[in-house]
Amino acid sequence: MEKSEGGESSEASVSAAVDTASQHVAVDFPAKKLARQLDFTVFGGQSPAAVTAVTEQIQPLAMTSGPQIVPVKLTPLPRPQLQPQQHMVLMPMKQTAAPPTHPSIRPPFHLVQFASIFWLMCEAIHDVRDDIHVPLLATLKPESPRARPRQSASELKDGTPKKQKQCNCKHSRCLKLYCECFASGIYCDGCNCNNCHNNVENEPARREAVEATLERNPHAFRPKIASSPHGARDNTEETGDGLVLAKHNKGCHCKKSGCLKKYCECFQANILCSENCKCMDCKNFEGSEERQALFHGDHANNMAYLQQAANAAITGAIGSSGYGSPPVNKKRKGQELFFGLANKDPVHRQGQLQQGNHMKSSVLPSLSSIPGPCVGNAATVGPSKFTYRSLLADLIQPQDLKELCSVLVVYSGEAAKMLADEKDASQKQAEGQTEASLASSTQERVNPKDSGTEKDMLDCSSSGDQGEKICVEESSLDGADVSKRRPMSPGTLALMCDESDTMFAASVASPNDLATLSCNTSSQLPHGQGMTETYAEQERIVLTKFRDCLNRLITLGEIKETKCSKMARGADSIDQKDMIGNGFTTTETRNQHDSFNNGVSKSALPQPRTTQLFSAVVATANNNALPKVHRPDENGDVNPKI
DNA sequence: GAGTTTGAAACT
DNA sequence: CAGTTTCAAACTC
Repeated sequence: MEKSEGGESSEASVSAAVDTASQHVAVDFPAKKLARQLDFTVFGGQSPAAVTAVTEQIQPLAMTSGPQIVPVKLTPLPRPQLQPQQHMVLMPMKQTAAPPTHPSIRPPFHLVQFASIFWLMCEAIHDVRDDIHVPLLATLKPESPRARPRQSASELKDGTPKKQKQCNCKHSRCLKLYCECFASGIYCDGCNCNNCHNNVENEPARREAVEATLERNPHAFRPKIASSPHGARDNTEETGDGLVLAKHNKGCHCKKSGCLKKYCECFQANILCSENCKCMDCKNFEGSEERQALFHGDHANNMAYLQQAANAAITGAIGSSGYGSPPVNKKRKGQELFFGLANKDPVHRQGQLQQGNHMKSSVLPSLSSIPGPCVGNAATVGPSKFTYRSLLADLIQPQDLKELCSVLVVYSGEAAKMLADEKDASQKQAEGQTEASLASSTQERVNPKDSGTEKDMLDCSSSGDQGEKICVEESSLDGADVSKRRPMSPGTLALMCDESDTMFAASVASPNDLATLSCNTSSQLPHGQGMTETYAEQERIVLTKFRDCLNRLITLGEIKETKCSKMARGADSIDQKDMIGNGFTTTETRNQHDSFNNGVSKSALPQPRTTQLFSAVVATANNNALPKVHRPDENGDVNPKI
């Protein structure tokens, strides 16, 4: 996706942008990204249908959804992550294994989808990960294989995944699992193989080979690295060593490599050996001195290794769960810290002792339940075991997304409130003195404290036809407090519906109120076109703010990209202060996150550029008022006046 | 780049 | 299922 063009109508551009994003989700983006970004189900049952369902769920927002609210709970995805492709070539029949969570319903815009799409868009901005394997796509569109088995370290010299690695098969005709291309479900393309049959011209033979392979092993094309049986994507979070907490489905059988060379599939995938492994003399366990020595060793070599690790992390041949191990120094601080060596050591010592039985099953389940990156131990100070990550990866944290959504909910609520007030005012004017009693009763619903602000907002409002705004018939809402509430769009209510915590309740309503709102959503719906206008306005606002955030994100990403490029060129001359000023450093990134999380209190302080990503939105939300400043944004677009 | 090592896949 | 062979990637020189 590209930056939106300046000067566009904000409403149109936002709608178009989101619409486009949705389309990308469904069509344009490589399937690999879909699988990775929009996987809301647990391991073992991904289906294209599920992705489609998600895509469909997005549409209502872009198109101003109708008034249907279905409080669907999907597994929250704090940070959309790489998920192994479950099935591939010639296995479409098995892809239907996992039906959508709620196949018969089409819930409106959902917070989780919002966050996921947000991430999708963030990554699409830079198109940074085009090398996640996509066997499914290769199956569906064999003429355009896009998946990537893995990349060599040399292909990652600049830290950016490059094109597909070529296999060098000589005797397998590229029709055996020996061939990485074949194993990844893609055609050979530009490979150095001999007598290759893994191509369109030999599709019959290829198909036959696939069938034969599946006959031998129905799971042959499944990724070798998987989340835990629990299906929690948490399991792919990294440990303090930047190690991904996934495990090899079959386990390795290494004998001589100590599982510390890339011969070892676990090591190559940047994961620890698990109870599935039958390796000998395994040193690939948490706390292993050899392993740590490897990570803490010579830095120059380390970088090469780290890039190999990145390579492994995104390798399609092995699986994709390895993705997403950030540098340790970028560990999120508020999360988890569950994994310490204290917990792990015994387990891995056991692994060291041996093989075939290490890491008993009691361990991984616990790992899988850990929601987030884990800090290892003091020893984790060093191991900057980088895997490939988006330049934007640390700019936005899961919590940010959550808060952003919350803020947008607040915006939406405020918009509805404002519109209702508008209606109040116009009604009052129209009905005149004879209708005074009715008008006053309506006005009583408005918090006097807010009147001034709302008046200002009205003055700034760009929604022209105020006369058509209608007053909300709050009588449809139950409960004593309901009378003070303003309508929220289906999308907003859906957001709130899924937001079980009370994170933003203080700004909008009490938890109970939220529940009431949610439960009465349907009863709000038949209020006529005035309500539709309100919904439209709410969604316009939400989308506009979301677009603003994305625009900032684009800018930040470009800045980081520029800096990274300079560094990659050995530009030691990069001005450290400049980097800091642009939020390039880890510290600043961290600060940004803190600032965002802490809301207005910090956003009011001088901030590095990155901290401004969402701060305006957050600050406004915390003030429980909509922004009044009407100014062009960074790319020339005009922000809504609200 | 050639040769060796390694472990997964394939085969028996 | 275990042992052996084949294979290609990883590694070494």
